[in-house]
Amino acid sequence: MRSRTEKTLAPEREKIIRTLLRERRVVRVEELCKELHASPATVRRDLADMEKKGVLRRVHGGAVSVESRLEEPLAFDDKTAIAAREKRRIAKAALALIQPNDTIYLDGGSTTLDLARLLKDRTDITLVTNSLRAAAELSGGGPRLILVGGELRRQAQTIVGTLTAETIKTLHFDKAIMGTIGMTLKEGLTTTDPGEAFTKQQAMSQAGEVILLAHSEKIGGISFAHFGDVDCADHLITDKGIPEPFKKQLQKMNIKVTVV
Amino acid sequence: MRSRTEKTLAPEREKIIRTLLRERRVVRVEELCKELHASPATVRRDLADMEKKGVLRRVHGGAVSVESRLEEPLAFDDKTAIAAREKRRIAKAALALIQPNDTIYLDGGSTTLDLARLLKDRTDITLVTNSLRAAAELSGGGPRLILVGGELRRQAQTIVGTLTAETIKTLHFDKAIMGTIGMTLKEGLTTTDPGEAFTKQQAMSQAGEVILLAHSEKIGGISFAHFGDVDCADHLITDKGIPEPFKKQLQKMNIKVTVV
DNA sequence: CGTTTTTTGATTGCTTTTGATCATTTATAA
DNA sequence: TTATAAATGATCAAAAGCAATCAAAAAACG
Repeated sequence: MRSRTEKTLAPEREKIIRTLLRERRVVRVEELCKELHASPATVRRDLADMEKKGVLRRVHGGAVSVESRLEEPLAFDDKTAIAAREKRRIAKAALALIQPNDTIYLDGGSTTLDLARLLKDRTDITLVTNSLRAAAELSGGGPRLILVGGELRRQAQTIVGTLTAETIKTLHFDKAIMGTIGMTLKEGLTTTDPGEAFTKQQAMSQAGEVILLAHSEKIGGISFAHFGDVDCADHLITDKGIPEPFKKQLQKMNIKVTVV
Repeated sequence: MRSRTEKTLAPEREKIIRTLLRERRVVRVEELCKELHASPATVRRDLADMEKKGVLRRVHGGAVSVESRLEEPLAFDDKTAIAAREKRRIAKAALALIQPNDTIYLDGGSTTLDLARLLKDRTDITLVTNSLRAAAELSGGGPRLILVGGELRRQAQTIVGTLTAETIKTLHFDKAIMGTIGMTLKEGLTTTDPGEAFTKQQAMSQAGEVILLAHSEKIGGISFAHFGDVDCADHLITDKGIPEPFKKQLQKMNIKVTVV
């Protein structure tokens, strides 16, 4: 018997490479060997095949995504790679809800950042955000962009605290698209930082509709600072990992649930 | 033998260089070595390649963005590099004026951006800014950072407009460090955008001391939107290009002039 | 079950990339 | 201006990556 790690078959390897490439735009051969439990030779063969198909461009040491025209602000933290596929699909579902001339509040967080990336072409909306990374993402072009004023929380690269109220209170949003760290029926919506929580509350109170984007891992989790009950949200977009009873409960509370 | 630092692939390096160049307009080889975990030789090779492609222009010590005519009308020749150096020196002089526990307003602009870079170690101050680039520069660490809220003006990557007043009016600054596009005795201080002018006025009105950083090229120039008379400034820092009569005039008006 | 085909991983020699050295050029300061 | 320091380009050796080949292992097939 071989080691516990299953051998990865060719089509599956290709899928993984595609995913990694979409996430990072650049992959190293060495990296892929570990990820795929395959030898460098196999990885190179795979890359060569995929290059023939036009999926990627090989470079010394690895490969880059062929649609590398997209620009990323900086190669900073990339722990956001976890569950990236689902997050992206959640973001895409949220994108479908945005209508022309909407004024949208976009919260900080990795899922909402994915959404920001999808908004680069939407010049027909106004986007208000407290996320420095979202702003950087859209600094080159895209929606009319309004930043919330306040103190930078470096850990999350968001603008938070009491000062944010000064900006937010003068605005109204058609939709507020929020992220969360924890979500339970009993404890409601929670996040790591009180300043963050305050700003979230402000934003939600000014919104006609609150759309919550949450990877299913967040369900059942509780963090430090409470920023609202689950029924603050009008619409939850999550992935298939959501427990059925939880989904039923939300629907009973008149919260729309979209599973992607 | 290299240790823990991740290897950076060639296309990654190029992308990072492009990004940095877009943010700063000028990059030093030394700087890039650190950023890319590469040797000077490699960095020079990369720069040479990119120069061939026309992405940048190499100068002694590093490279300048080829599209640095954002605010510089005559930015094609060697003057760019020279001006960049002078701007850095102006920024350095301004740095010397900043004292522990100061609360500083930092205006947008290329010279002030140079100053932002010098502030990465100053954790002993509070910095308020409307410059997205300055914020990005300091997003990793440095002073307590407060961003002004308002609309993003993409051309200059600054936050401007009436909304900025909501944030600024609640704050007081020990020093406001301002840039300008034009500066004459008669027309005063002028900039390209009315929204920009409004925000500048707001910031200066809340400051105990107004320090103006201006490359000497700006002297004698007039732009579109007036944001104050020259005597709004308490202190001008500029380079040797300042005409002597102009300097005398300012001093007669009780404005301190520092020439670097 | 055995044979054939495909896929994989190891070995080898070759190419590209990288970083160190050093003489030369270029900037800065006195 | 000259002196001093810094940056550069050329060269070269080491390291990393690569393609080709081949044998072993898996999968497919009868």
